[in-house]
Amino acid sequence: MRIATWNVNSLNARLERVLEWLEYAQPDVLCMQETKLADGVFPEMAFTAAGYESAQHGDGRWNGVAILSRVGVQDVRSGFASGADEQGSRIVSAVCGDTRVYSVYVPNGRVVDSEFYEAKLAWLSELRNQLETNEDPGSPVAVCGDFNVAPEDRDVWDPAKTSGSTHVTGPERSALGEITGWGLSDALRIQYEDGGLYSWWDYRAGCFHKHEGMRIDLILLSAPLAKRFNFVIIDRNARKGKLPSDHAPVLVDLS
DNA sequence: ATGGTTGCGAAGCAA
Repeated sequence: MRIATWNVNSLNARLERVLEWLEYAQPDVLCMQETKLADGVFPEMAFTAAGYESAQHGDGRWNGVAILSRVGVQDVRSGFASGADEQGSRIVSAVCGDTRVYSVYVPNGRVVDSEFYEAKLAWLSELRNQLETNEDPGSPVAVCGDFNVAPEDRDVWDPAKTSGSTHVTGPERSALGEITGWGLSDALRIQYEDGGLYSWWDYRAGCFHKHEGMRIDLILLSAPLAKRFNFVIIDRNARKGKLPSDHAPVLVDLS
């Protein structure tokens, strides 16, 4: 089974690229973030025609998350089970095949110590709570998405330049550590120790071509899934060419 | 060079 995640930065703007990517990457499940679509206008039929069922949670202008699956979509849950304010369509999950799959879009945080930064930390804490109270780390669980946190310095192009700004601070990394500490493995780190493997590059100033990026899009696997690990890729080709998202898809292949 | 780009939606905000 192949599970992928991709912040598409508007599904309206990216639909053709997503359909093209499904065709050549052949994921069984694709988690998307920043669809920026309300529930009523999600292009469900385009994905049905490509062989995928969908679950989607969106308000329209901002955020929005979705899951596409060709191995079934059951028991869709939008938002946090606790009913906590999730600040706008940032989490959806469904059972795809034998796996509970989450698509998450963690708040950006904007500026350290701002109310947005505090909200980001609170959201990450709520995600940990969601897993603790609703899932079992001994069963197949995949938490996929744009975490807006680079787990370590090797996940950042220039730790000195970015030090002290959002995505790399201690509290953000600790909050992410609480989530993986529940019982999840960062899929990319099962296979690669390398630095310089990024999933997001700013549109501006030619950052992609200068390899100035961060690895903030993660696939986190519970132990039963990690045991089935075959390989992981970050598809940089999807960040090239005509009208790319500023994020590349991450894909993990499991037995 | 204190910059740069994209998306949404129709000016400015968010990323």
